[in-house]
Amino acid sequence: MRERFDCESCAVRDRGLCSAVSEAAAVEIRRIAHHKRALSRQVIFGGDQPPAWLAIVVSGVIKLVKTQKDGRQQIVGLRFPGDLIGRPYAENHPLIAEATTKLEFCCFTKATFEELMQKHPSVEAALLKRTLDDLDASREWMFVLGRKTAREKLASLLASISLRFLGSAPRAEGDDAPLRFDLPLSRNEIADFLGLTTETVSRELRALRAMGLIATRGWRHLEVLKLAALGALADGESLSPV
Amino acid sequence: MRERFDCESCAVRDRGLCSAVSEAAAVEIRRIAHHKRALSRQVIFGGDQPPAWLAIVVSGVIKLVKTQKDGRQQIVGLRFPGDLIGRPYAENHPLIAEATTKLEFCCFTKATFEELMQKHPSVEAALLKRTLDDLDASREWMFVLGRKTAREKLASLLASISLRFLGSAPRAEGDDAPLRFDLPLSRNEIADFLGLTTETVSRELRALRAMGLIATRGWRHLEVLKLAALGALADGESLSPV
DNA sequence: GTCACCGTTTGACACAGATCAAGGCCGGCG
DNA sequence: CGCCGGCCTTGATCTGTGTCAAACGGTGAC
Repeated sequence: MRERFDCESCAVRDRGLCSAVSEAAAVEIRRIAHHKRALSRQVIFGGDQPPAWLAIVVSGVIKLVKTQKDGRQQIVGLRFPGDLIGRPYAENHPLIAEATTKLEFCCFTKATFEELMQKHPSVEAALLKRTLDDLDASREWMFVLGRKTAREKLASLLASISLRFLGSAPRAEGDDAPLRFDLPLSRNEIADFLGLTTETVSRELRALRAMGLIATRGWRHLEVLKLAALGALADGESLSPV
Repeated sequence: MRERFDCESCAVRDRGLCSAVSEAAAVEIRRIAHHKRALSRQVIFGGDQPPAWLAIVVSGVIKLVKTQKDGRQQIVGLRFPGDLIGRPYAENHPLIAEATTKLEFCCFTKATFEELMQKHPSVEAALLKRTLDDLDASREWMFVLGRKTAREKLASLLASISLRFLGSAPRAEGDDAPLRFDLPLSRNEIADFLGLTTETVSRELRALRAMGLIATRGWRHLEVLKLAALGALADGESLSPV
């Protein structure tokens, strides 16, 4: 019920691409889009075959994964509802996009989209701004991966996901209203995002629980009890203040 | 002598922004640009004051650094000649750009550049492509930081810098012509790029020397003896083949 | 409702890389 | 040309996180 599954929802959503472009362009995007569904773990864009299309997430979450021959993996980004996936202006690049939850999305061929960009400059401008934001986020994450401890990494991820859910939820009034949601990632995927192992993720999760910052119910359901403190921990401030 | 210090050189250089835009736009870029010089270690863009201008590197190298209050640092990118620095379409973001060598660059105000983009779509298109490439590079580096060992990290960096220098140098015929250049980074900066410490960088550098992949003369001069093998090591292939 | 599977948790141990501490070398300055 | 200072190298030790292994428990199938 949370979304009607048609591309209207792309246009309505705050962060949706359609909301940032001219009305004429938005109409055309809706016209060329195809609606699709996928299950968790389904690969949306494969590695080496050229992904000749782009898509906008309608509901669910996608992970962008880099893989090495020996099996090492690193998640380099998550795509939430409203986000664009796929790489305009380039043949394949070695990135796999895989659903981590049930997924709804609408897609269109790359060629169609590139034409669209030429016709409607607002689309290109919106894509540029969005790409610059992605780049900022990616650099932020380089700091996390290179310079933070396991505990700080986990706090960073949870805080970041919390903010994302806050943005699209009935706004809590204070800081302290516990925030509840389902993690879009398994322990193993969290580890692949943070450059850790499953075991370490599990241990640090326990530590955060012991500190009273979070609570868990089942495997995927999370309750963030002290978002501000979680953010402070993520930024390397060892929690001493009352 | 390698460059005449005026903005002609921006236009001539392969990777320069000017080479990717229309002639009319290139002329205008040259018109609005101011030439500047800076010494090594000089900060080009500060952290929190809004950097109201952009620049193109003419010669030298700039590091982009993220810093945390407690002093931890992470280099999130290097800018070589032809590259753009600064962040269009956003107020300040917490990134410091600092020269790591003697530097020549030409700069213009952000406002001027944004006007220019509106007048000349080819500029915006070029910037978009370049930003998408930056994003790819940044994600590549997330894998390096999250999933590679110290030795692989160092091999990745050296190989990557080597390729950059190869691109702008008289092309060597085979793979085996030793490639010589000055490292644009100190040991400490290399560590800040790779998420390591100075000591570890030093030790792994010694290991690569012992393996016969590189040689060093003085502190900054580097000789890459086996670029292919260095790349293989960076990709996690343990060197066994003859 | 019960069972079985697979993701998760927990524990014991190992190791890559950090930390602490000297000492050495390059490169710039007088 | 020789001295000085700061960057770099090397060594010894410590520790956070990975590795290996076993037990647990939620979830879905029957």
